[in-house]
Amino acid sequence: MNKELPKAYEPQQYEDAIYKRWEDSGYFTPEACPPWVDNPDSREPYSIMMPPPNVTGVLHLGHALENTLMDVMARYQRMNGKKVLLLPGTDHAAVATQARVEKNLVEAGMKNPRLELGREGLLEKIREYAEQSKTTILSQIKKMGTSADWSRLAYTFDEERSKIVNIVFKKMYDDGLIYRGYRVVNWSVKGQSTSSDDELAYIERKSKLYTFKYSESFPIPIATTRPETKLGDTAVAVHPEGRWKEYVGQEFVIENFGQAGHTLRLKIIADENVDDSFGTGALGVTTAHSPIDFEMYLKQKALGNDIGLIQVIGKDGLMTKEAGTKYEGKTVEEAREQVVDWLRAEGLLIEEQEIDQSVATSDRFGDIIESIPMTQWFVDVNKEIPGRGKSLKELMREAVTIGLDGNAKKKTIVNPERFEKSYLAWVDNLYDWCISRQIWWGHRVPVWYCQGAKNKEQGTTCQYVVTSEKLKACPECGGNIAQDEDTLDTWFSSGMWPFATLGGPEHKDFKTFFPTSWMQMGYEIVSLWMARMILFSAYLFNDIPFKDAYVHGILRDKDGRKFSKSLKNGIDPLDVIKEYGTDALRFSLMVGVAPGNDSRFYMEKVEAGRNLVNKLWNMSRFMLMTVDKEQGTMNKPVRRRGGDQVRPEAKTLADQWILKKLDTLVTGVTKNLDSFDFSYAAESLRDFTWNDLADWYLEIAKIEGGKAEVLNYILNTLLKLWHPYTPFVTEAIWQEVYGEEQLLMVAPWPTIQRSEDVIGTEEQFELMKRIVTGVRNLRSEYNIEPAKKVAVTISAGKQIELLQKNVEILKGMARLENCTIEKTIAKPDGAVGFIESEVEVFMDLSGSVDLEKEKERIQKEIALIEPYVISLEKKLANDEFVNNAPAAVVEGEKKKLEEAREKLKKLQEQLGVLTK
RNA sequence: GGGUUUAUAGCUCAGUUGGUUAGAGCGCUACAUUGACAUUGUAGAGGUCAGAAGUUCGAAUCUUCUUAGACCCACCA
Repeated sequence: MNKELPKAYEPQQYEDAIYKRWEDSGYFTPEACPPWVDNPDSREPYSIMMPPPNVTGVLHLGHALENTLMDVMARYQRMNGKKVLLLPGTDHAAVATQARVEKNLVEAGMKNPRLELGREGLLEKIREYAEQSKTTILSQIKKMGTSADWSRLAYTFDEERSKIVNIVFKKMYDDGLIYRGYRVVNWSVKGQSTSSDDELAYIERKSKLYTFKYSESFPIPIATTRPETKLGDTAVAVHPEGRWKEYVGQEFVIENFGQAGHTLRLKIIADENVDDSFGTGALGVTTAHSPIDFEMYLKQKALGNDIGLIQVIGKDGLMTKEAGTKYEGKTVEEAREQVVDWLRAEGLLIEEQEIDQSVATSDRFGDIIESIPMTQWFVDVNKEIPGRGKSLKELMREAVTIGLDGNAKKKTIVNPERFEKSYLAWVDNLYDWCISRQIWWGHRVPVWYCQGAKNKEQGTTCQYVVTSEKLKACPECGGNIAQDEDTLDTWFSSGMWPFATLGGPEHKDFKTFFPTSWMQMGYEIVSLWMARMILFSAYLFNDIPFKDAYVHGILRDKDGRKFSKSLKNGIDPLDVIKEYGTDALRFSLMVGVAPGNDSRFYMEKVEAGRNLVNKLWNMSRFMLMTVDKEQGTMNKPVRRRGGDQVRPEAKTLADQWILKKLDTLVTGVTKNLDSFDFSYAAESLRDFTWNDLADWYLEIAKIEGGKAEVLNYILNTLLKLWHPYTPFVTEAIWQEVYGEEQLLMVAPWPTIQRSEDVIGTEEQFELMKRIVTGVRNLRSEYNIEPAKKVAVTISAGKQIELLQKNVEILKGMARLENCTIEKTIAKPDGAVGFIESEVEVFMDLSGSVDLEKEKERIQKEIALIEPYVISLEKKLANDEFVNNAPAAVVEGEKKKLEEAREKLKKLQEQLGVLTK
């Protein structure tokens, strides 16, 4: 090394330049192949599609977590020589983005942006906002160190993706899976749009439940929380075998209900779903304003009984003309009050009761959802797909259970497994999916309505045309046409993300990378998103969108609360990066998290990450300096295949031990990453780095010397193992070692080259450690200054050879000026001691030993070990244990007992000498 | 109402298919500090693994129940 590295790692000085080097190197693209790969043409593809962040603003910590997960995986696979594609992109996020921009405009003083700007004007504003947001988001993703292929950047709303959306719509329409229908849908008055069942947020609120009769003579009491909708009731449903069954089939005429000025005709219908034992055992059927009641309407209609629909609430959220002249134009709250007043005045109100009610609200616009009947576009999830013999629902189920068509290779594995259950529960409860929205930001429904006068005259039937192409005139009659005003649900397009990003089935990327390898997502969108991706892939290609789904928990703040705008507890990842560096942030996001569980984010964790990164930096600095000093020049480590090293020969016990530990680490981390145990891998890396390497081996290296080769090898391997987690610092160090011509990013992942089994290495080294720790412990207990050197006598027994051989370690690590090792030696006068296995260690206190204190200490130890010995004896005396437990376990217990007994015996001897 | 999930050291969390005298990080206590690192080192204190019962030779780990929390789903009017 020619230049001295700074004492502390300063991320800000390296990160941007390193990212640029990576990007410039071309290795973010799957086509670039590292030189050490033997067969570049047959590399296994590995693809991850980045869940596209919404272009609604800036990234938050949740995105940082996802980026880290994906990047750890991508980097790991890339170092394994795979053809890795991590494809980045963003989502136009239809409703979310439009709602955000409209809100901004209103805050800036506009009253009604849609009205004031018009469709094109508002779209222009949203487009501007989206573009800006996109730029910010992409630069943030880069700051996170994400090794994404920017040449393939995608956007759910770009031309290529939009084209695919239209093609898929058309195909599903042709297959009869998309239909236009008049249904009761979820309507947000504030957003002036429908929303799917999955875009609702339920809130708990106090509400009143009114029990009433429609009229004096009406026999059945009815309960409702929405009296104003009763103006639109067309039937009363009872259980076919219930207490009201005698009335089934009758029709009651209620004159002037609620003084509405019109007549209600209520048919009494029978429905199995009415619970006779609940409430009044009857249900006022509001066919137009309740999805369930609407179902009854359809059911009755199919039976030839048209009970009719009366829409009393309009799209503007106000009562309609049909509600009656008294109510027309009133808000639902006003109408409710008036109906209740009237019921009360007429003596028809039987009971008022306060109840807790959960009401649906629009998760984007926040207002309470009204159920209103209208004509919309739907995906039929229950209909049999032509030629397939199954419905979309069945495909969604197969894809995660038996695999599509029972083919286990076409099965998406959900990790952790438990999320499979919630996914399936959701699939089973799925209703037809309303995909049309009345907002403007999004893919326009690719349907054109014929408006030509010509066709009317001719009596033709060309009402509308569904096509994936843009139309200018009606292809049937040549008449004028107009495209459907509505746009598509955002999930309709993001559901196609795994293949739309790859250009669709004809594209060569699709052929290489589909199905994708791995997809990660938060559990809150498993049903929303994963299900839709599976739906489309299964339907279009009879394949799964990804082989493994990794579901992670959500990130919470220090107090376990969700991050939210209203709580103002948000943390900008860029601020964290600025202060602590990207590596520290990444590490803090990965560690201490069980798969699928929520985790908390707090600065102490990032600090710990920063400290670790700094430790890594300084250890490397030390290793490089040592290598330099020992070899006299800047060392270019022995390289094979561009940086893969040969395992050096172990010269000492410590060498054997650390190399063995390193082998174990390589195996462990590899296994953990293969099974998505990100936290485990990171923690074992930290343990090795800090506890084994820094605290022991490097200290011993200072004592033993001659470590150039071993240190080279360890550093090389360790940097590779750390790289997926802390890419910047490891690359920075790598650069110091190997110069700029090589990138750690594409160095080969370490493998175990030789597992040299020196029996007992670990036990022997552990004994050394325990002796050292024991001495340090005694020093601390007897308040001997750390700097002061002490003399130690060891009665080593069988271990005499081991200890004699490694006496320098003992002397160095425990700061001994003298260390006498004998096979057996009695405790010298004026010494204190401890026992490790059969080894007794005595420390000379030069007469200043406090006999009482030493006695106390030994007694305390005996008190600790005695019950232990007894419990082991009991265990081993138990035949059932000996017979049933695995032999290895029994052996282990026997050994423990032997050692404990030995120790106890020696403690008692020592105590005996003291009390004499 | 149904389902999922959590409860382990002061705090945040691990504990990989039942076999440890129960672990980590942070915090805490004491001591240390000129050569890799105070973004540090050494040593230490701290837990009847929410509670109860059961299965087992053996339970933090499996079963049942109880308590407290979180989340998801649900048409009980």
